Amino acid sequence: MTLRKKLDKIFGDAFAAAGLDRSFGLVQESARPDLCQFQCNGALAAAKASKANPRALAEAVLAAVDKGIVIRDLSLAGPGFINITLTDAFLADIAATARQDPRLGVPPADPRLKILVDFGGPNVAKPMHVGHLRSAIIGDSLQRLNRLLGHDVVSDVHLGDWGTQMGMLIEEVRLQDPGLPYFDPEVREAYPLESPVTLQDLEAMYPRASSRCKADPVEMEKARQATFELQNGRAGYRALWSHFCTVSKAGLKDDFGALGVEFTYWYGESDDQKNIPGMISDLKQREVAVISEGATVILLDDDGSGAPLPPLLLVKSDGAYLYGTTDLASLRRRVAEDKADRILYVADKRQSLHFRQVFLGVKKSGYLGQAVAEHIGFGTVNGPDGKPFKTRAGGVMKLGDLISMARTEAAKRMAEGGIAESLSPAEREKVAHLVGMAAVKYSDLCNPRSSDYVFDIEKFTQFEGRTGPYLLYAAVRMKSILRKALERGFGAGALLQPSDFERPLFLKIAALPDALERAGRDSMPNLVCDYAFELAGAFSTFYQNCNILREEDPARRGSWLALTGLTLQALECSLGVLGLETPESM
RNA sequence: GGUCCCGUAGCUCAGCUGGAUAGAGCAUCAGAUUUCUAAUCUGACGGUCGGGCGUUCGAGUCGCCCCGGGGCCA
Repeated sequence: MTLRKKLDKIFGDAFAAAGLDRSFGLVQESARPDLCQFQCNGALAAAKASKANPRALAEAVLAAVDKGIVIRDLSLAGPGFINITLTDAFLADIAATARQDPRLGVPPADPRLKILVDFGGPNVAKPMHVGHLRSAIIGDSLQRLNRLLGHDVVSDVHLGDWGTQMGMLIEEVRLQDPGLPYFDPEVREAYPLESPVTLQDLEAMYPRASSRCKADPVEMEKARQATFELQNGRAGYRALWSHFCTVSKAGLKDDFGALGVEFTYWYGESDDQKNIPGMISDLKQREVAVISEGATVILLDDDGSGAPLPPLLLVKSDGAYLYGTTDLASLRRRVAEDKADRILYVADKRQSLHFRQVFLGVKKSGYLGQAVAEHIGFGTVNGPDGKPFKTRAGGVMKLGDLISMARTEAAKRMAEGGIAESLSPAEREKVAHLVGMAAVKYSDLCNPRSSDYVFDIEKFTQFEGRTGPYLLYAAVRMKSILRKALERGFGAGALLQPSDFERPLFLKIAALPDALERAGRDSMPNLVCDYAFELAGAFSTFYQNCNILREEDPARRGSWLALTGLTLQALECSLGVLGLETPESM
């Protein structure tokens, strides 16, 4: 049981003993650390509900609390706050238990769920830009977090590989080289194994094709026709499309690899197409889907929550499927075949209406069963002007450029400070990469995900204060101490009860399981960012005030080394959830 | 037109079921290093929480109206 749950139970019991609902016994971290460590405001809420005197209720609760070995001080303050301070013996006991536990006190998930994370992936043929950063980094953090909590997690990049842009590209290739066999209806097989286009070609072709189609309705119609034929199985187009996908995936794997992001599946929209016709006829047969103005739709106006939603369009009057159709089919497959209990769609919050429609539609279809689908929406990445981010030259900043920029800044900082000079150039480069990635990921994750986001390269390459590099630095100092202790033959010993400088650190270590559980429940990696920063800060204060290696009392030194080792584990655990890797030195 | 989100310190942002003195980081200023990595630590300065009315013992948080910015749908 986590610390907070333990306290909730103690106070829930006390409220129950005082004749009140035990749900009032929720305990939170103190807003006044100068007065106490935790507080319970339940007496105020209970008083409101029953129109009683809050102080009198709090008195009754106080009298009923079983302090045991857990609570040192209990007091009534203000209008009815209950202030709580734990015994040092109990804090030391929690830390000692965590030290013996590879999971650091994080209870295994119960029930253990099958969780599927959909990254709402990038489109084939388009390079990843800073806008794709969030889905990659947030989604990766969620898959790491849920795995750590003990769930069975799989992830799917879910590429955009089936839209009109594919037809545009086919036509673009035809313009450049109409003699290729892909366009010859007589040729049915044995297409070249080598792709006619490289990644660089694709990246240049896409904007060209897109603006051509936008400018000219005739060109757009050609692209639509090509898309239609592709989707209906024209062999030459399928072969060409397959090259586009292969070439794109190789590029995407480089970018995701640099970010340290991995997926279980590299599926795309195309993978669910074959199941759509069967799904449509099933929905029609059960009258979940109806014909409206020539289109097949699911009506959503009966959810009773205020304004009716527009219907979920499944098949347009011209026979074309839509995004929602594909999403419905993949949801159905994920529940039926993957046995997913919880499906997380990590996608820009501007798509929230779309997902509400899809989720209501799938609910009406009955495909979801007991499973839960959630849209993990995140804020838009804008430039300083509040509009979608552009480089100074007006172009889109590629993700790869951002990563190398952060790495260069880190290397520069290391050179200026004469840091890590003893390392080989290759090792220095590795460290610079880790530091740069830490800066980028932490600044992306540290705000609540639904907040909008102003992209600022200065902020992304900042190394002081509340940043990824600060956290790595704290970890590196711990590692350095532990290494030196080993050299001098100093070992870690039993944890003694905390002194004033250590107590905040003990409290933070005890708070790890609650922080991770809440972050997982609400899919909020920023809570893990908060936790890691507070933990590192508590260690820094301890470090500044207690010189571990110069401590002469072996028992105290051993305890401090144990505390340092445990803090390092808790820090690396939370940094691991954020996708940050700590170097040995920096 | 319908609907949703945002407005908090000079800047970038937190603020969990309404609770005590609204918190961080950056910037500015003042300190700390013969000592475990100063990418650090300690402290100070800095806020009519966009405005108004209301509910409440208590409102940044809830309700209504207005101002300003943005998203989505039509």
